[in-house]
Amino acid sequence: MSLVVYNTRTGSKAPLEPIEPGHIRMYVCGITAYDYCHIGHARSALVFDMIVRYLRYRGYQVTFIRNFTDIDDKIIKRAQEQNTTCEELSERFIRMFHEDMARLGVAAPTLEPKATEHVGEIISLIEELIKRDLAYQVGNDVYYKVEQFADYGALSGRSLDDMQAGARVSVNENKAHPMDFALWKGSKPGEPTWESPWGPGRPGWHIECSAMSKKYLGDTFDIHGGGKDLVFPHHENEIAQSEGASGKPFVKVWIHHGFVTIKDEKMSKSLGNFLTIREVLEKYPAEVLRLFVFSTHYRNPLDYSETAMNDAASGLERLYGALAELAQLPEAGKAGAASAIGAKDREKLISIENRFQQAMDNDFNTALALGNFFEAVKTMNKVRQGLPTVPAAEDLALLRESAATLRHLAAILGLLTEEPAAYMAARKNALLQGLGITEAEIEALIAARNQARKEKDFAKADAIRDELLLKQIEIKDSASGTTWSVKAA
RNA sequence: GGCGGCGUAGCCAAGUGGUAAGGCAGUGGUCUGCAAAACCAUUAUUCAGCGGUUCAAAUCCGCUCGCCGCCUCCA
Repeated sequence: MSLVVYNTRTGSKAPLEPIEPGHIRMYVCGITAYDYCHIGHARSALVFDMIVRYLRYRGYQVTFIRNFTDIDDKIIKRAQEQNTTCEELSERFIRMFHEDMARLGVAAPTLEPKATEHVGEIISLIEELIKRDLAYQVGNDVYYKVEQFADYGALSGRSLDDMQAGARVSVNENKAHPMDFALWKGSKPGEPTWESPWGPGRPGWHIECSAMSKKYLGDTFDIHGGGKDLVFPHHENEIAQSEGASGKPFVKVWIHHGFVTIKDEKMSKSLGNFLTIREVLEKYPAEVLRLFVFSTHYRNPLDYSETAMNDAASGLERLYGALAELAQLPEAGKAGAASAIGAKDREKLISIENRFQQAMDNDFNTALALGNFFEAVKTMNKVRQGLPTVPAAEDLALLRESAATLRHLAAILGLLTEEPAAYMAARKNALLQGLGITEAEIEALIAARNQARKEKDFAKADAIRDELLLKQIEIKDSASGTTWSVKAA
């Protein structure tokens, strides 16, 4: 059974075959560091984090490069607005990005190169393109000669003619062809500047990724990823640059994820409908965001809403809740006792890992994998409930193994990484904030209610329960005592 | 205008030729003093609409409608 991945370039799925057996080399376009990251960036980070973890779980060595764009028009503009330098601004937001990633539990890439630290490589690459007649200098700028590259448009499935038909292509008189794009931009006064054969200037946007991927992964590597909006022009231009300069294929598989939308519209700064990662994490634990992100296939749009996040929170609690219950099972069972687990349930528990792999092998189908998790938990709950007072040792062992397997696999999605009891407690405390009642007050009311119950004063007991419910506190009586939880919003 | 994607229950969502996963919500039951949680059962004769291919279609083809994205910075 092999891992099958959808490739934007071919528009179809194919088995992943690394260039070097057992080793995947992957490059993902990171952020332009000029502002706080929004949940679209979070989706990108989370999706590729999941992909890297799954590839490693499948036994591949993974070299994962994710760059920072730290010089660009937006950075220059924002730095001027804030009366600071581009360097200070980009470094500040790279720091913020790292904070966000840490809170999301996103593992660090192998390397996180910055454009400004690779200007030498960029200049060499541009020189090579000029030598090959794929680029030309105009004043202090250098442009890529799009018509000279036969495959231009192959990734995004468009022809130069189609694109020229669009009215939105602005005409720059300096360019030989309207679609030619800048490799090097001569700098204006006050802008960050590097010396080059074409005079003082700075790199164009696309060239940095060609230069850095070449340096760290070689002329040809396995996977290149990013958001769908990067297909054109960014990745199209990268192909033109890299293949133009090396004469070799650039990337084997292109992976692009869908957008995060709000009310079915793409989040964007111009619409003002974006949410930052830190805003969302103020309201929800990181794992809730992860569950939300992975509940849809990575290539589909993902519509953010409070309802969706609350659903995800409920779902996550269901998973943690089941694990917390399992953890309370007695240590030792009766050795050699007959099993109380039916054949079908047993099969479900034993096949957890298998089904997970099957789902994930099909183009990282996390939505299906999560569905399997819920089914597994359903079975575990059912089996647990059906256990006799003194369960068979064998059954306890199977349940514990299943729970351990579930957590092991969920960790690939960055889920169920906390101690179940601790998660439930922390979530409870977080929800308790701002409800106007303390844990001690709740405990006192429960004690009073239990006293009333003992005295068969059910009217009073119910009154107390209603009072608690009014404050969003739900109580749960069981043989071992009364527990409580905060009702989800 | 060019290119691409999507439309599955109240909501979210998987399913790419073999007879509709899963989550959230709902209903009935077990349990409970009553509840809650959990479990059991149940909830789409049907996959935007129409037509076609096929023994067989949500899945393939054509057309129609609706929504979205890219073509300009963008995850």
